[in-house]
Amino acid sequence: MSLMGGNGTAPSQDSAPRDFAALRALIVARAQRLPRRLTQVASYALDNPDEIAFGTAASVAQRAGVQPSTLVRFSQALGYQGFSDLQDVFRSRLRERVPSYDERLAQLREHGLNASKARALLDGFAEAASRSVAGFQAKADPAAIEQAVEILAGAKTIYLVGLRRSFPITSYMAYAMGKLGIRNILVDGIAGLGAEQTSFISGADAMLAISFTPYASETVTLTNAARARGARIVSITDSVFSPIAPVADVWLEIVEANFEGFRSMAATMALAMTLTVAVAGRRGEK
Amino acid sequence: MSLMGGNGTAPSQDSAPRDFAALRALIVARAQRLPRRLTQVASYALDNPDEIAFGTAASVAQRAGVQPSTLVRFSQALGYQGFSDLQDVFRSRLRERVPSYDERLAQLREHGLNASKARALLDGFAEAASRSVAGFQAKADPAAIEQAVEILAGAKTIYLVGLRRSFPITSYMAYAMGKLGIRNILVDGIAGLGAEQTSFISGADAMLAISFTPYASETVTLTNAARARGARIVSITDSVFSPIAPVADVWLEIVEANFEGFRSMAATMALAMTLTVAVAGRRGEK
DNA sequence: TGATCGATAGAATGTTTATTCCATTCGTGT
DNA sequence: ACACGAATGGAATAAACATTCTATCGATCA
Repeated sequence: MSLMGGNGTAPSQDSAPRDFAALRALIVARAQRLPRRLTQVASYALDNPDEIAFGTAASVAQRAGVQPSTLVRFSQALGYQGFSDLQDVFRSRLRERVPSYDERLAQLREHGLNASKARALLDGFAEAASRSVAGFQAKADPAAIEQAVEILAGAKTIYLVGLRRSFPITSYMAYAMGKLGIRNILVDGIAGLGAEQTSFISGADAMLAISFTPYASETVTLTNAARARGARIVSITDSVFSPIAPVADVWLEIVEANFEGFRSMAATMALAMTLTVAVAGRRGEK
Repeated sequence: MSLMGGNGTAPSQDSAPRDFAALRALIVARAQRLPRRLTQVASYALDNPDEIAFGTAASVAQRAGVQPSTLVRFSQALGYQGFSDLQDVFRSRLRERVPSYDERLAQLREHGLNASKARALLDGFAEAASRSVAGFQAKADPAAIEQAVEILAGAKTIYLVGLRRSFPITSYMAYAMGKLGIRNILVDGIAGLGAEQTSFISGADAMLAISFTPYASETVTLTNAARARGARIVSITDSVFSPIAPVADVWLEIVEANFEGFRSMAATMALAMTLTVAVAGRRGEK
C-alpha cells in the first residue's frame, strides 16, 4: 500500500507508483530536476508510452537516443527496481485501457440483438457510473474538498455516519481508514445504538455525515448532537436542501446519475477514496 | 521478414495475417480443425488477447494449461515463424487504439503544478472507476451473469457474504434487495457470528459470496459450509485462483483498476446492481 | 586552476526467454 | 490387435535480454 504525499524533491525511495496516472504525474513533477539524459528519457517516455510498454530496453534506448543503462538509472531514480519494473506500469496502462469506440461497437454487434436482459442492465448501470464520475469530476469544488480534508485530518477521531444507501460508503471508509491507521468510529445505528456510539464525541473530533434523499432522520439527529458537542462536521449530500447541509462546516454536493431508478454510487465512492487517501497523506506529512 | 518456404503438411500459405482482425478471423475459422491442444490455445487466445500481448511464452502457457512448445506449434500452424511473431500481432492491436493521450497530456500541463493534491487524487480515482467499469463491460460474460440471476432468483433466501473490502457491496445489495422485497440475509461476521448466521441455510437457498485478494478465510469457510448443506453458490472474485471460485456453481470474475494501490469498486457495484435488479425482474415475471 | 563528486557511455555479466529436439503417448485405420 | 503417423510433454539449447560494473567525462566549488 503506497500513499503518503509524494513530494517534489525527495527521491521517494520506498515505493513508486504502480498505476500509470500517478507515474505520469511523478515524471512531470520530477522531470525538470533530473540530470540531462534522464530528462531526455522522461520527455520521450511521456511522448511515446506505447514504445516503452512494448519495446525492449535496447530498442527504447536507441529511439530515445540514450544508452540502455540510462533507462535503468532513470527507472531507479523514480524508485523502481529497474527498467522492467517501470515497464510493468506502462503495460498496465494498456491492459486497463478503456476499449476504443470501434471495439465497443464491434462488441455490441457481436452481442447483437440477442443481447440478454442482464447485459442491458449492466450496460445501463455502467453508463450511469461513468456519467456520475465524469459529472462529479467536472463539477467538484477542489477547495471544498481540501477544506474537508483539513478538518478530517485534524480530528482526533473521525465519526462516520451513513445509513441506508450511504452505509456502503461509510463502511468502506471505515475499512480503508482502519488499514491506514486513521482512528475512526463507524456509526452503523445497529439496534438503534447510534446515539450511544456518538455520545463521547468531543470538540477535538470530526464527523463525516453522508445522506441522500430520502434522508434518514437519525442521521440528522446525530449530526445535530455532534455539533452541539463542538465537533466539526463535514457533510456529503445530493442537494442543498438536505437538512444536514446547513449545519456542516464543509458541505460537498454529489449528484449521482441513475438507471431504472437506482442511483449509481460510483462518484460518491471515488470521493470517499479521495478523502480517505488525502487525509492519510496530510497526516503523513506531519 | 518471414518468408519460410512451404511446409510439409501445408496448413497455410507462406504469409500470415499481420493485423489482429484478420488473425482473429483465421483463428475462429481454423479452431475446429486443429488438434486438441491447439484448439485449447485458440480458445484461450480469443478470450485473453491481452495476456498474449504482454505475457511470456512460459506465463501464457501456464495460464492456458499447455506447454510453451505448444504455443510455438500453434503459431507455426497459423503460418507464423514462432510465438514471438504471433505475439507481435496481438501487440499491434493494443498499439492501434490511441484514444486521446495528447489531449490528456495537454490537460495535465494546463492544470500543471497548481492543481491541488485532492484534485489529483480525485482524478486518479475517477479514472480508475471509468476504466474498471468499461473493462468489465467489455469482458463480462453475459451467459454467466444470466446463470447467476437464475440461481439467485430461484432461491428462497439469498445469503450475502462479503467481508472486508467486499462488505460495502453486500451491504448495498442487502439494502436494495430489502427494498425490492427479496428475502436476504447479510452475513456480516460481526462478533464472529458468521457461522451462526448461516446455520439455517438449506438446499432451497443460495449464497452470493464476494471475495477479493487478500481473501478473508471466513468467507471460504462459510462458502464451503453452505455448499455442504446443499445451497447453490454464486461467487464473485478477482481471480480464478480464489479459493471460492472452484466450489461455486457460477463464478463471475471482476478485475478492478486501481490508483495508488486502492482498487476501485465501481465495476463490482455495477454488477451488484445488475444482479439485484435482474433477480427482482425475473421474480416479477412469475 | 585543481580537486571532487556526480553523470555518462559502453563493455561485461548473468539471467531470462523462445525455440528446437527427441522420446513417449495417443488416435486411427487396417 | 497391430502398425503407423500425428500430437504431445519436457528437457536441452542458443539467442536475447536487463542489469551491473568500470573507466571516462563534465561540472561545480574552493
